[in-house]
Amino acid sequence: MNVRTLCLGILSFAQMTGYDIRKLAAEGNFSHFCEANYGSIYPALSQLTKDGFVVFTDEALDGKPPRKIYSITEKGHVHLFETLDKQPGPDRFKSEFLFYSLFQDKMQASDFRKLLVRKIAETRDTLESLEKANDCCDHEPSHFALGYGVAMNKAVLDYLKKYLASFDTTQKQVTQNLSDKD
Amino acid sequence: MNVRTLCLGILSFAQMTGYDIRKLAAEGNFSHFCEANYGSIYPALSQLTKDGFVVFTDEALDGKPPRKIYSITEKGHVHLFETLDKQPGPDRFKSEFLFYSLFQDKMQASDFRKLLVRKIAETRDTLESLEKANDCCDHEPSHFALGYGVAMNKAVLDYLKKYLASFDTTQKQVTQNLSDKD
DNA sequence: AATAAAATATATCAATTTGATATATCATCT
DNA sequence: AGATGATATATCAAATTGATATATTTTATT
Repeated sequence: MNVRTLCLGILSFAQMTGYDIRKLAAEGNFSHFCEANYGSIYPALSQLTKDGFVVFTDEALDGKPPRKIYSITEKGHVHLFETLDKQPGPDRFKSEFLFYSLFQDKMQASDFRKLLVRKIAETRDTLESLEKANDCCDHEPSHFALGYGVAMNKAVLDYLKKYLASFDTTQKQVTQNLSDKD
Repeated sequence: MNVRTLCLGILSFAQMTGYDIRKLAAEGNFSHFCEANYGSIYPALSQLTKDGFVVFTDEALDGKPPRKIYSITEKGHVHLFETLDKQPGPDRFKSEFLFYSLFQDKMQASDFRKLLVRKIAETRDTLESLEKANDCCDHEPSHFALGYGVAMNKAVLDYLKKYLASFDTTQKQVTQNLSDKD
């Protein structure tokens, strides 16, 4: 699925600017499942306009800065649902943190611990934001997606907390063993 | 983190060909945290060679097809650990399936159900492959990463199974209500 | 034994996407 | 009045994806 489909899908819920789409796709409730930047969103909107899948009203009144509010057309709707008829591709998960973790035995224990603690905080924040979004949102299908994220992040948080605890226990033992040798 | 670092990291565990790296990064135990294609791996290996971070032995004996076995150099090791000293970027999760799910009320119920069932099977497969890898693998840090994937996929599988059950209950009620009207 | 299919292996390339930056206005705080 | 941050569009080099081409070796099928 490409950014064009992403934009078309988001615009099927409400008309908005490219800036708004980016906010949803990079910071908002959508951001935990799909991402996109200005560099792909604006070209995508241009292409969608060319194809007649979206139209925009150019709100450049009184010398105000241009502000293009995009909305999906009937043709766009048809195209969107044609796309959604195809099989969705597999989930993609990329974690630089997990890659780093492969080298934990080659790092200082305290450095890896910092990574763990930071990741726990990060996961907690994500979880909180997803739960908040889930409470506020009254769009039924969004609940499913948000709940998916909540379930995933809860599991991860739990896993990380347990690992941190066992990590600290091990470190204590290492320190103990070292002092035993003295 | 870019594909160069990914390759360097993988090569720090064992020498191998670009083909092997791609297998690890797209199909193997690494694939659930990072991905890469030939199109990025081969250029990355060229650059790493130019930089002196890896070397390769060109095994093209007896008119056999060329086979470049890459290994990391001391300089490469130093560079890798300099890179790992920086903060890891955030996890990235992209799910076309979840995007599709936002439109579940605009699909035929049976179509969305198919998506759910397929996703459950897919998750089960991933989980199985991660658990198998975890059993076979005796590299301690890999256990952490694999366990992370297992925890995540277990939570997702559980969530999907529950949702499917409630979905079927709801559908039954809808059918019931429809026949009540007759 | 012959042949078909699948795996191994390198390589390239157009299309897409990222990540960063430039520009300018508007809103809010000090 | 000035500073900071949010709103908003746009562009571009660099990185990555996804697909394809090529050729050999291994495995499975008939």
